[in-house]
Amino acid sequence: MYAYDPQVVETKWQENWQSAGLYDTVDDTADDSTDETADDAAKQGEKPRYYVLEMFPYPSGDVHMGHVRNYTIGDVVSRYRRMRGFDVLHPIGWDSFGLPAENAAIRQNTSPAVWTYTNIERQRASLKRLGFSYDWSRTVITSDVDYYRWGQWIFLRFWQNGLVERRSSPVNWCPSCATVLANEQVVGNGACWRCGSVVKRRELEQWFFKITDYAEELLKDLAILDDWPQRVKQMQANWIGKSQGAEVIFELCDEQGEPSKEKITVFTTRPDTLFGASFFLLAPEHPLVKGLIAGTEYAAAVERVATKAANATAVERAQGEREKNGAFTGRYVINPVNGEKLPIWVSDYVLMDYGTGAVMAVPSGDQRDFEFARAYGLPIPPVVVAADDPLLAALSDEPTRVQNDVDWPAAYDGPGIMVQSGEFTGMDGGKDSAGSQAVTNWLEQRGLGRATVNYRLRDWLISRQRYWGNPIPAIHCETCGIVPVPEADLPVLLPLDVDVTAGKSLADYPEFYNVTCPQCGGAAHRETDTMDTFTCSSWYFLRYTDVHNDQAPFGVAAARAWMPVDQYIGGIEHAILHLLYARFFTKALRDIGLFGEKYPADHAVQADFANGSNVLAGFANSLGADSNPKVAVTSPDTSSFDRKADSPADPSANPKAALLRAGEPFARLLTQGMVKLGGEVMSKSKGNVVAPEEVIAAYGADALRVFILFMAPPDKDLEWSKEGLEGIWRFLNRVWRQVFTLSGEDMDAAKQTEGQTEGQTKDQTEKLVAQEAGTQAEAQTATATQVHAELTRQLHRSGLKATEDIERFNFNTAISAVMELSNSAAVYLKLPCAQRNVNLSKQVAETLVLLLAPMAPHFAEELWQGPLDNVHKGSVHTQNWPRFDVACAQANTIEMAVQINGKVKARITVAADAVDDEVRTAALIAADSFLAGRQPTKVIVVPHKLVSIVV
RNA sequence: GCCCGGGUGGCGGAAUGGCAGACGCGGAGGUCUCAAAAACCUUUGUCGCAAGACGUGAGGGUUCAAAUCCCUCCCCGGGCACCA
Repeated sequence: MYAYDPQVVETKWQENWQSAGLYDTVDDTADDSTDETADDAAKQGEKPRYYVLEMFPYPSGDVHMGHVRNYTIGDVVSRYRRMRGFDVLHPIGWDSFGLPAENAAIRQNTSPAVWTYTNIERQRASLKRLGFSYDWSRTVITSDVDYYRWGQWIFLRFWQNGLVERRSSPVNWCPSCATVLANEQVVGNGACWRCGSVVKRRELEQWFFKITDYAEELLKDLAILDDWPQRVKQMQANWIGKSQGAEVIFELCDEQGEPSKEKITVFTTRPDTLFGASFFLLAPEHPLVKGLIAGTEYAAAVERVATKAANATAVERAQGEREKNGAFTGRYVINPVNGEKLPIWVSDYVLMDYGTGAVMAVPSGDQRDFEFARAYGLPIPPVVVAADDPLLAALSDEPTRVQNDVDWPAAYDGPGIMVQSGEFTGMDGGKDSAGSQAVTNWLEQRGLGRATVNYRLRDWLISRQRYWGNPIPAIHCETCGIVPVPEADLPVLLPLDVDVTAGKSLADYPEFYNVTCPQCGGAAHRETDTMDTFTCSSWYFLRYTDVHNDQAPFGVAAARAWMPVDQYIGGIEHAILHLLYARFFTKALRDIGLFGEKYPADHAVQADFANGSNVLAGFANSLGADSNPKVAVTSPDTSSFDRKADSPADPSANPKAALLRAGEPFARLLTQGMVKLGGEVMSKSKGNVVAPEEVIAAYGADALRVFILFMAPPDKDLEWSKEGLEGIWRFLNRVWRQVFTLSGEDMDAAKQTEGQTEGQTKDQTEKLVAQEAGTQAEAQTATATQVHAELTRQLHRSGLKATEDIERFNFNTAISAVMELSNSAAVYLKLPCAQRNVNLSKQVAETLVLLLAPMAPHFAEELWQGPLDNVHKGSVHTQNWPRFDVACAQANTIEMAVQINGKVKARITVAADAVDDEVRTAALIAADSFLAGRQPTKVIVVPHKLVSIVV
């Protein structure tokens, strides 16, 4: 036997696997365009496919423990699936555009490209050193032209299909990153997700992806993601924030109540409270405000409120007392249900970017309106009263409307009875109540409103005022407005020599900036904004299926063969950001037709894609004809592009195909927990980082991998423990020695063990043979037989448990099952050599190695091809996963607990196949002394577990 | 405020309603050794000399049986939040 030296073993097999191309994906997708299930594939004698993917890294420096954890989990799944007979796609790449590269380049006086690609090479080496089974021929690097050109292509297709808008709106601006941010990238109380600076609101013209068109589908399809964590689905649902309610149209009027034909629509979730409206509110930024107050005595006060709101940061608006500032505009609207005249106020608690920026205020039913009414002395008429509220009886006798003289401490927004509500009085009120429905119907019949739905989800702001990103393929022409870059002119190359250290930007590079308009041929300039890096990561999983395609982002056959990803693994921090964007992209790409005819047919996409860039040219013309191209760059007709269509749910179809048809990219999602030290997330700034390289140098990659899998379930946070790592190191070394001994490769050691432990064996197994009579020699033989039987059972028990646990991603308990087998083997190895069974020894050794192969790949390979002498069978990683037998895992006799009134009082040993009656009899005999003559009223036998006696 | 998770020995963590604490770490004692390391063996929830009693955040409930299901709370973590 030679000692376990991970450095030698690991480098040796890494080189071997690489040169053998062990992990290259079997590429048989070219002529395959049908949906298939594992069963179909099996029938055709082909292997079923399995696509396992981990969120690709940002090349921000060295590989850290979070990466190690993420990629180890993926690697176990990948290797296990291969051994289960799947063709596995397991790729890796880099999400390599983005701001950190620019900041680092400035700091280190280099270029973002150099910094990025240097880091990629470093990380690539680290990932290889960890022995991950990636198909390195399928690497995707998002800053490579071969990749980002297709990002531009997709951008144009989105544009063509009405999913791109350029418009002016209030946006989030990070002063430190000097760029705008998407809503999803503002975290906590208005902080930039990257640098943590306080984000400012600014009115800017920017590029958006119309993710809101998919709000309903993104929400609804969460229901079919059975294998996503509830938490992630909940977070997405919260973020999308659907509210059911009604739009109500209010008409402006003068002081005498004369209508003026001008209308303002509000959104409400409580149409049942319409009779309780006592004033009307506009957001300070509302476009109507200026007109309403122009030249009036109210203008100054209103403008003060507006200025104060505009200057407040998101943090200020979210924190503090939430004091509500407001001012009367001097104007009124008419309440459509009762003709009442309501004063229009402006207040900062009304948000311009939710609903319509206008609100009907019902102070008795809404706490915010209530506080505002109190502060400004406005009426608070009751409208929905709780059934047990004494006010209800009082109001029913009241002939005229009650106002402020009802002194409530707070608004009431629960279910109740409608009062003072004309023909609706007495109906059930509350959210989604009959009263709500009735009022909505009433409004609809008269054209005064309609049932509608509102979402909190905002359109995705994708433009960034930064250099290191995918250039937005658009051209600004003074005559034609904003024109798409013709498809034939793609890619728009990002110049690599922009000197960010000198503060230069794309606008400073004439060869990039100055172009001729593709439409009129006149002088024009390129858009200098680049796309949010999240656009790059929104479809990379599709590119992996067909990395080398130079005709399209990916082929239909490849996508349909592999997608959706069977198992996606990554951090919870992307629960909303990346995971929502990727779902949106996949749905949009489906509707655009990139998954083939069958898919868009379900979703009624009518766009003509036969002529590629011609369509785009025509589209560009239509843009040029627009009188105000800077605002309306959106396709005029999106009605044919029906994204609200139901996801077709054919229950007979295989789930994978159904998910792809629904435009869902990830069938199963695992969000792994964080790696912590001292209860804190490892981070350079906290100085509590354990570098993977150092651990590998001391213990090897396999020990690190097994440790990380063993210390916690994958979805929970993991506390780093030097002692725990050493425990795993001991475990691997023990298995190493055991395999050598078991395989007969180490006769010296075997003899040594024999000589050394003969005495101990006797002690150790005395318990097992307590009931056996006879001479010492006989006892030892009997013990040996029992040890063999126990080891055999443990082998099957461990095998079954490990298999089940890997399937369920309980890697920690899978490893403990292997430890139990090793513990049993240790007992067995105490038997003198002559009392061991060669076949059993070999079987146990091979099982230990095969079960550990996905987790400790190099370790397993060395033992497989070394002491186990299985070179002729090829790599351990191409072996079939061993089969185990439930019957073999079971002992002939089992011990059962006997409970009396719920307490365990005795134990019985019965045959494993004993029928209930036999067990019952045995239990009653064993319990006799505890029963003390009492008669059992009930005896419950739980087979193989216990007997419960009730007296 | 609303919505999700979670709370089990000294620690990480196990337990389709069926013997709580698998497995590992740590601790204690031992074997081997001149000694140490490594390895191996025994032991290790709490209280108790013991018999035994108690024990999964707290309190109730359902059940022959509850860490697990139900109700009322407490604490920790996370998401959303002046969203009409």
